[in-house]
Amino acid sequence: MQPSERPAGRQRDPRTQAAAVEAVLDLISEGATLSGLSLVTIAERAGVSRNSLYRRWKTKDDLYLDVLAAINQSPPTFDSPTAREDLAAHLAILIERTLNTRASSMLRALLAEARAFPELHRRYFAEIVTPRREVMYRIIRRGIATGEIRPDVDVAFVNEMLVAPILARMSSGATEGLDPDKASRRIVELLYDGIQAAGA
Amino acid sequence: MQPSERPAGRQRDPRTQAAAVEAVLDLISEGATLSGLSLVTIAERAGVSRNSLYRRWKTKDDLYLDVLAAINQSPPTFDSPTAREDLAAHLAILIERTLNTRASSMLRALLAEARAFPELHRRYFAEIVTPRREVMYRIIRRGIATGEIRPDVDVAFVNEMLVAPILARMSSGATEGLDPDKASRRIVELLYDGIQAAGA
DNA sequence: CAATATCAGAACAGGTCTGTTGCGTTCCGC
DNA sequence: GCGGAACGCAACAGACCTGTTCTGATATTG
Repeated sequence: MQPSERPAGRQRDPRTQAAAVEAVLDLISEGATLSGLSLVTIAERAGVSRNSLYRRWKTKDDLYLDVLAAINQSPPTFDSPTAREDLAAHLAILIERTLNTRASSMLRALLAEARAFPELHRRYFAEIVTPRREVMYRIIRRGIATGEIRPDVDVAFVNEMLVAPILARMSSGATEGLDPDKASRRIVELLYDGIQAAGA
Repeated sequence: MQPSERPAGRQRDPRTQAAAVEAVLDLISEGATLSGLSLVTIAERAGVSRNSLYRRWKTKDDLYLDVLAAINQSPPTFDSPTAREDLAAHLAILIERTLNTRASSMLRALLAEARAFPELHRRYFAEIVTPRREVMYRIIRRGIATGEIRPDVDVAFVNEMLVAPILARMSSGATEGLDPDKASRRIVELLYDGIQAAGA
């Protein structure tokens, strides 16, 4: 008996997993909460028997972990000539993610219920926030090294200032009319140049 | 019979209203959601009979409206010599509000369930966001008029950049170790000066 | 074909929440 | 002191969710 051997019996329908994840994303983006969402509702929306869900996931948390994994994609790396362009490019990607209403709703729901879903919250930071943050840090440090960015700035703080306007929009749900390219360049520009008048 | 006349019968206990509002703030900050919170739980926490709650509020929404009103205070106005100081002072107040864990949790819960509580969401914007935003706009415009701030900046966007780092912290719940004075000055400073190196 | 694991659908007990009703008690104005 | 209203406490039916169990049908391996 090899471990790679297929077990006897009917195979699990591969569409069930995806259907359940889709159903959760739909329902959350329609205003449901993580704790308020019931397996009955998810099963109905997914067009799947409640039994199949219980067979796959012991608890709702387990299902949500798979939902979180589904909306996560590793950040691409660019190699623009300037840190300025690299920062804008990464912010544009973040904005695009924010425009994905379903993913945004899921993250918003997760942040609101962080205390009730500690493991989910932990994974969100470890697998989504931290990797992207590291990429941003690296770009900013490179900009400092090349003399493009002032050497006396706090890298983490600069990142926070760049990312915050997007996260704030995501949190409030006010993402309509946000153009990734335009908005990201606008943010980088203002933070590069500052708002102080030349004479002042 | 005058309209100002007290109705016959026992008066409502004035502590009940406050106790219910406090209970909601406690429970929400402990991880409950607006839709998930039950009147049974609220009544127990408030030390009040469930009956008294029903007598005062027809629905949970009505109760939440009173909770929202309780955490709202009108923004003070300053008259510092420079817009820079005024902006920092107002950001410091915003940060102080953010450090109020219970109010922050309530707003976070509200944003996450905006679709389920449209009236609550509408009032949040009308009574809390908009007034403060107007104050910020006025300060920025004044700074432009006095030649302190570049005249070509977008007032709304500058405000967004100033406020966003605080809102983002509030949304993520990462508010520990945030000093209102220091953090607010830091934000204003970085946005005033920009991050671009002098030679670049 | 036999064994096995999945599937959808239905049922069940046990729990919670809602909204309402009833009871006796306490407070307040007249 | 009397009526009226709010109080706490308890009960109720109706609805929902959970976790488990059963059915009969279907798919897959050996």
